[in-house]
Amino acid sequence: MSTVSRVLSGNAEKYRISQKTVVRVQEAAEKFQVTPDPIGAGLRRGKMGIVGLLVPDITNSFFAQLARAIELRLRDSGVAVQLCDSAEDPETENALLEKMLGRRLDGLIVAPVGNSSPTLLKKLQNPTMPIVMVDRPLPGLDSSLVALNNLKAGRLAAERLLREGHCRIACLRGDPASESDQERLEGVRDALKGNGIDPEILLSEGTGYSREQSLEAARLLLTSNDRPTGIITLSGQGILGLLATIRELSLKIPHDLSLVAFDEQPWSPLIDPPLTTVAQPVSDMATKVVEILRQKLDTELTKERYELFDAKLIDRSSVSSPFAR
Amino acid sequence: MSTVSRVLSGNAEKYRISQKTVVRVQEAAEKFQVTPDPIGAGLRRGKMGIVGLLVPDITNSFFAQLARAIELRLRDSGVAVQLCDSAEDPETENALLEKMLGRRLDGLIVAPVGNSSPTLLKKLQNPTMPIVMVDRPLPGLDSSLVALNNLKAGRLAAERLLREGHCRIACLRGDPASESDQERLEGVRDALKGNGIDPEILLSEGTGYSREQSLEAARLLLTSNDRPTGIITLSGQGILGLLATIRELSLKIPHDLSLVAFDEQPWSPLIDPPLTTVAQPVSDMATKVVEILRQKLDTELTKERYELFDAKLIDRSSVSSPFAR
DNA sequence: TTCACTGGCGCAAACGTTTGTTCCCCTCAA
DNA sequence: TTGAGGGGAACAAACGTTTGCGCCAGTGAA
Repeated sequence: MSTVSRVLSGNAEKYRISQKTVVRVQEAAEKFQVTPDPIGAGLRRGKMGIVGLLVPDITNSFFAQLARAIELRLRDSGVAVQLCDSAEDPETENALLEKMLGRRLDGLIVAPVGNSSPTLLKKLQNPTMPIVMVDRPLPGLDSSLVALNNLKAGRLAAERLLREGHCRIACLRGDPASESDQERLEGVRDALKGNGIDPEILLSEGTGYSREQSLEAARLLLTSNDRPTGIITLSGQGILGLLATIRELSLKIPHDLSLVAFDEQPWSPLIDPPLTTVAQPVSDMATKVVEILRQKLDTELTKERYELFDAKLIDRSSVSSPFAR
Repeated sequence: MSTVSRVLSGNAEKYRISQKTVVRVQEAAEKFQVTPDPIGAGLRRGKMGIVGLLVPDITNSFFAQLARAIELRLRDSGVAVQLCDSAEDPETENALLEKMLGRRLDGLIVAPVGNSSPTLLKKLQNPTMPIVMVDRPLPGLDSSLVALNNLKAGRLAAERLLREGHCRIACLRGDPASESDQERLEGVRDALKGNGIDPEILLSEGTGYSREQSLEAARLLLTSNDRPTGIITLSGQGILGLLATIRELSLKIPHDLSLVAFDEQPWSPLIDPPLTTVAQPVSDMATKVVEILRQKLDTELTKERYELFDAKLIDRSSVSSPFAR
């Protein structure tokens, strides 16, 4: 019945339902445990109040925090979050996105894997729903983006090392195809140049996000002839493989090697020595993502927005002067 | 059109649609980019192919892994996962569950917070959808459960310490109201008794899951007059506060103190010294959860199933003999 | 030639909500 | 007393799918 709908969906006074009827309906609903069926409403409205969240790895502390914050904020708008994990795999990401686009979601929040498949780009080109990218952009795609100012962040990390006098600085990369990886690297190069150091001496070793891959890359880096005096891990997961390798080779941090790690982790202060990290303002970023998405959800057309956040250096004890040895 | 529906939903041969028509429909669908609307289908079927996943903290590596594995497996059945994070808060959990029950989901996977509110119990008593509990049971609720054999796991941890000759063993608890916490503690007690040690000397300090709370509890434990020689952290997050406190007090592990930590983490081997941990078979547990849920989804009635998994001790270097000092 | 059978397809109802429109009745004014 | 006006509630269509049922045509047998 229409009156029931108007009462139960809270539009009682908008349609000027009498107080008496409102009470009567509410009592009846209470009595028979009747709650409005969101699927019916969804059909009518054309949307179910669900946004998709596609992350490359929910196991990665950064994305977990992001997911948590996003879900929390979206919840307030009565919007639910459908989680998908692409496992850092472009194929999976592709398939997942296909599914999500078909599911008539209200919107999509996508943190793409490093080297997304080109077909992904095509799919997102003319989206049927609002999309916000997080963490990494998709090169060539004009869609709203919330990310770290990776260039600045790269500089920040490098400058910490440069300040101590390091000049053989290496980067442990995540995925070289990843846009954010490249930008962070560019930032490091900038900083080197700015200090009059030839950025060419910068070693960098590509790796994937898997443990094995980062182990392999770390080993290459640490056993090279002129081992770097300082390493920056450009991706959150890289530090795992690096630390394992450091332990394997019995290197002393920061005596033998200084470390700056991207992404603050709950355990960063508990490593020996406590890690100097580059932290992302995850919570603020989540807030911004939701803000943009809500804007897109409300008003039909908004021009795309690009929001870059500044990283923060958390200075602990994994960096020292290279001359001390 | 009905024929279109039959073709597009893959029931072509079931309804004996001619090959010619099938091709024709598919081509047209391809041409106009027509995809079936899941909301309409959902309305008809009464379900949207979404199961809710309620975890206390997606930031906790265990739940992140669980979520990832569950989503992956459910995906194969064409079922999506709606994520909710109760932030270890009974009130939030309660509200969230209310919402999820109203959302006409296909099913619910719930990892309850330690001390769930009693009203939660009532709500789950006569569920309108299949429910599977994970990780922790809800005392008094007769619902399928996938969890660790916490009693055995507690024994396992304690026995590792007992083997080295420890007899002043303390436990850093998560939430004392949590069923799993209690069982693990009981397991530790069992092991002590089995070795002829008065379980009363077992110190245990309650704490919450927050960083501050576990710090506080750890401090109490470590500054007591007769400091324990071995500590077991009963909850995954506890080790964070404990390690911070250990560092603060400049205690040497395992010389001054032996450690067994519940829940293997990616960084467990990277701590100094590498942590001896009790690992849960997360992947197997996720598989079982999905298996049970699918059974419930398919056949109308199944009696509740209770599946307990055995923990595995990962022996590293945070445990040594207490006599060495 | 006609009847029966069946393969193949469309009709129409139903799922539960939302919302524009209609309709009824009461009140107030002329 | 009658007409106009308006407040309050019900009617009905639409969202897109699924599916039982009916219908039509074509084929084979009598």
